[in-house]
Amino acid sequence: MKYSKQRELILKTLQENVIHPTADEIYHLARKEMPSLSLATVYRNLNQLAENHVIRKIESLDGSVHFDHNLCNHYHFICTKCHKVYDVPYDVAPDLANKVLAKTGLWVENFDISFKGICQNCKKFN
Amino acid sequence: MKYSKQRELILKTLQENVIHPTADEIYHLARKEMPSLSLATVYRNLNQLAENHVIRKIESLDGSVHFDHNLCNHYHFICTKCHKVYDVPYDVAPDLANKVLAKTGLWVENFDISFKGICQNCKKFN
DNA sequence: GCAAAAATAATAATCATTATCACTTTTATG
DNA sequence: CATAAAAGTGATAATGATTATTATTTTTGC
Repeated sequence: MKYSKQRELILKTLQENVIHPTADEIYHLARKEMPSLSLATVYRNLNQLAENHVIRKIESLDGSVHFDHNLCNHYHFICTKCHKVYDVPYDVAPDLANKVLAKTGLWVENFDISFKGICQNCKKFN
Repeated sequence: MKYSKQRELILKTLQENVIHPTADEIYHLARKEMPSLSLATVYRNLNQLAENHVIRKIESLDGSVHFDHNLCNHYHFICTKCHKVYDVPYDVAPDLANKVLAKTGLWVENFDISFKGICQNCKKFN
C-alpha cells in the first residue's frame, strides 16, 4: 500500500468516530475536510484497510455494512431504532472459538457477533 | 396472512433444505415445481414469514442473506470457501443475552452470531 | 528527475432487493 | 352458492449500495 492523503483522512475519520460509521457516513464526514474526495475512493480504501486488518468490517443485522477501527476482540449491539452500533466487551463470552471447535470440530477463524435490541437512549423516548 | 400455494411451496422448499438457502436459491428450487413463480413473490413471502417468526433471516458475513427454518436458539458457522451455512448448537454459549444485560445494561431482543472459517468438507480438498 | 506502480475522481455498470400495478385468489358473510 | 373486500401474484420498473472502468494524477525507488 502506497501512502495517500485520502486514505489517511478516511482512517482518521473512522478513528475519530465512536459510532461505527458506514461507508457513506465516512464519505460525507471526510468530504468536509476534502471536498474533492470520491465515494469510490472511500469504498476502495475501507475495503483495502479491512483486508489488511487495519480496520474491521461489520455486517449488521439489517444488511447494512459498518466499519470499526477497534481490532480487539469484542462484540456489537445494534439498536433496531436508531441503528447505532455499540461495543460489547469480549468478556461476555470469551473463548467462543474454542468452544465451537470442541462441540463441532469446526475451526473458527473469525466471528461476527451482534446483538439486537433497543438502546438505552432510544428507550427514553418511547 | 391468507393462504397461498406459493407461500406453502416456498416454506416447504426452505424446510426441505438443510443448506440455509438464499432467496434466489429458493426461487430456482421452487420454480422446478411451479414454473410460473415470480422472484418478487419469493422475496415477499420470505420476508413475511420472517416477520411472523415462522422462519428466520440470517445475514452472512459476506453480506449475503440466507433463510433458516429452524427457530430454536442456535448459531451459525459460515464456510468462507463454499459459503455453506452450518448450525452450531446453542449450548456453546447459552444465556448470552443475560450476560450482555449484566455487563452493559442493554436489553437483547435478538442476536445474530456467526462464526467464520473453512468447513471440514472444504478442508479435505485443500 | 523519472519511469513504473499504485491511487484518484468521475461515472457507468452490476446486483440484490423493493415498489408498483393490473389482475387473480382467498375467505368471510349473507 | 354468490360476491365483494382483502390479500396475494407475476411482471417489470425502480432503488440503492457497492464495484468496475478509465483517463489522469501521486507516490516512490533508483
